[in-house]
Amino acid sequence: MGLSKTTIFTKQQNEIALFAKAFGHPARVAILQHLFKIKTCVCGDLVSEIKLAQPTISQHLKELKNLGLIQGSVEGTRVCYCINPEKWTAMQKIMHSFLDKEIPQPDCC
Amino acid sequence: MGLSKTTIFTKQQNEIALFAKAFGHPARVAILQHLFKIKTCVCGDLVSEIKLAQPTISQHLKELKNLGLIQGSVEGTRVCYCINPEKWTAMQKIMHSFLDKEIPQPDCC
DNA sequence: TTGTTATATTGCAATATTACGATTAATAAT
DNA sequence: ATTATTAATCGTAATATTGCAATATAACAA
Repeated sequence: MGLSKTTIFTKQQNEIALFAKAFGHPARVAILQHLFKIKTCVCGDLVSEIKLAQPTISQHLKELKNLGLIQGSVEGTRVCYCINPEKWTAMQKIMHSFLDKEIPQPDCC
Repeated sequence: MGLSKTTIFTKQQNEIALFAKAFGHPARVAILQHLFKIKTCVCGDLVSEIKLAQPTISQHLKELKNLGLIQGSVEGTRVCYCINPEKWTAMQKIMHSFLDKEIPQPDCC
């Protein structure tokens, strides 16, 4: 299939999965880490920073932008990308609610 | 392609991506949430809890097990699954290091 | 205008993922 | 022994993802 049956899951479960999926590729992790490191928003820098072709980087950026985790603003021929602080904070809250639970001590395995 | 170029990324970036990928499907999120909720480890319960076919659940369980996030132990005809506390804690640390950074205030976008 | 630079889009090939029916393996129950 | 129960595996169809060459677009430069 290749198609996830999203309708049978809760909104929260789908939301977690969507964010996680965005982080599920090292290129997107690298892009985000670079945006965190360089306060000044960058763009073409990412292409030289990460050894992937320009269309590939552009594609990953698009995904992150569609999710809302990053923003881009045109500056002449360049496009300046940066983290969207509000969305990132919202995402953190959701991911923490999933990751930070009291871990039950297994009584079988 | 469909094949990620893992070699051009750091070990940490690949590690983050691997864990995130595991959470990138609502069924696996649901499985983990259920294991957190039900202290007592379950298995066939997951099949009735989540409306996916048994082989599909089994496949998702295998992925989580391969990553080490869950463990399974045979109990007669049943298999009892549970969270692997050590691995879960290690994963938390890694994901937090990625998610919980000081968010730079954008000066362009 | 013509060329240059920076990014996005398109189209496509290779591979991965999701889902499930059919089957298998292993134990339990009769 | 035979049958039922449970879970894993195999095989396969449908779809998604990754990566890039080629091309398009858009703004600036000469």
